[in-house]
Amino acid sequence: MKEVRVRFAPSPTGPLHIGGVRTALYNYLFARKHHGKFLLRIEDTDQTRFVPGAENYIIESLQWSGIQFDEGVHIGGPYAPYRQSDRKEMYHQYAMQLINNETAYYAFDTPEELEALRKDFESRKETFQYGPQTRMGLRNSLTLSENDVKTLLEAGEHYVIRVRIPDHETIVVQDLIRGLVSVDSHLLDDKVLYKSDGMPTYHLANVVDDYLMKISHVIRGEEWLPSAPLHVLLYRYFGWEADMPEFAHLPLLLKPDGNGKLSKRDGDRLGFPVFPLRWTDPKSGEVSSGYRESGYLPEAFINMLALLGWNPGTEQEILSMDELIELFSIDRVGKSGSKFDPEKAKWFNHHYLSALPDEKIAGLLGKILIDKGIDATPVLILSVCPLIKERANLIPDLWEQSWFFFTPPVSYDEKVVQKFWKPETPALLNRISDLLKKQDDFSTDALDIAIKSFIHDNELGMGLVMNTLRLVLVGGSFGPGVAAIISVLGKKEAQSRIEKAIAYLGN
RNA sequence: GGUCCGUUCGUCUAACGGUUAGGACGCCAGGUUUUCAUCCUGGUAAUAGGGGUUCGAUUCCCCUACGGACUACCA
Repeated sequence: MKEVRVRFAPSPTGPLHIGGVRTALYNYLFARKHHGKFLLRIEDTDQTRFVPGAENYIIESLQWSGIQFDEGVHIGGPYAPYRQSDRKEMYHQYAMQLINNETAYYAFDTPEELEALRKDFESRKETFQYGPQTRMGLRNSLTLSENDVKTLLEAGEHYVIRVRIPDHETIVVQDLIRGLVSVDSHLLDDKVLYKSDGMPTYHLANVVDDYLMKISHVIRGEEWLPSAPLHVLLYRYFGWEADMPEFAHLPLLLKPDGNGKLSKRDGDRLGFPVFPLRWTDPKSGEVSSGYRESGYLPEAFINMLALLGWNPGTEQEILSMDELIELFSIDRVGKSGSKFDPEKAKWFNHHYLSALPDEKIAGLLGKILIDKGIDATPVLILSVCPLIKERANLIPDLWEQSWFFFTPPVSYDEKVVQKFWKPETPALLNRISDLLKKQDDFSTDALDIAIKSFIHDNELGMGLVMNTLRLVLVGGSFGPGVAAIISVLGKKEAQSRIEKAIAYLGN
């Protein structure tokens, strides 16, 4: 196989959604698997759709995800520039090459004229197509005399360059995922290749750039499948068939409920992020949530995404980036769209969170504490981590599960109070406080033994004592084991909380 | 409307002519547990429909239905 070179080529028209991240991921995995190169090319040939910040967003998202590029708009490379607007000058000559070999032509029809034609056709329940059937009745270099064309061009008349689709020809696209896809050329239309603003359209730019950048495989979304025959035709018209990349059209990511492809709105509607990072729309100010800010680990995010449309063929589901690279294969990419499942995303995150070493968890929790303005010693933070990491799905859960280690409860759950707070409770708690006072070994195990033997010796109910203790320590019926809580809190704090509860709840 | 692509438990998917159609998430039940989780065990649940081909179809072919993408001087 020739050197593998693949690209991710987004358009900077807004935030990249998770479908785009998955496309980038599969390209990345493919490149690494085959020891090839992976590059980032920005396809910004539509100046009217430019959104400030979108390009940076794309770069930052992929960086966070752990998807790395070898070449690209942000790091340069031997085929720079990697932003199509910076390559503007070079497309014209390629368009001219097609004009010269008569596989493309100038068209002078105005957008208004074409719009009128479309309306007209529509009123007759037909669809207007600028193509073999209609092109001879329109204003272009096929119908105008050579002189007229020359005059128009010299007069600076607006024009576009359109590809000349053959009349009746079967065009075959070999797709790595779908096999042979063939289409009759008369169904294609004479797509614009070069716009009147001097920019190429996607069709021209992607073919020219893929050729110039020696792209070996085009791995992109299924929405491109219908125009793939046009791209194949362009390679032929340019005489680049021998260097044509192989194509793989990825199935779509579908919304979790109902049908249709996942859209920006679904996230807000169903309460999960569709974007890797939080995005604030520069125009409307509208904010869309991101995986990073919602508390997902990039490893979990990537693992989940990788399995949406691909699987290794084994029953292993937890896969690191290195394992994904090792196992990835285009043959195992499915053909049908995948509905995104937010529940499974959480499950992945829970798994990765629990597997993290305590030091890492401490780092995550430490950041939350700083944000909350809570001052806690590293030792305290670290000792809390093993107790809570298996109880958290998302990073913010770390706080939900541990706040009482850092700040005493200010209220007590009424239901629990009703159930366990009896007239004799203060006396009982005082005896436990005495017990703690005499206790030197404050390890969880020692405390557990001490409390349990106290319960046993006094013939008390396990549930009663433990739940009452829990209530006064954390304010309700939640949290890790009571002995573990006391161990982390320490003698002074535990006793103080007992006193406070007695004072607050009284008799 | 036209073209193209697709269709296995609710969801992600395995099985590339012969399996009691497997796994995971979710859900339900049981166990562990001082609470809530975690964890462990078990259960629930699928080949869209109809025709072929074949000794035998989830698997190959056709039709139907359903879904999706595309159909711009957008990508």
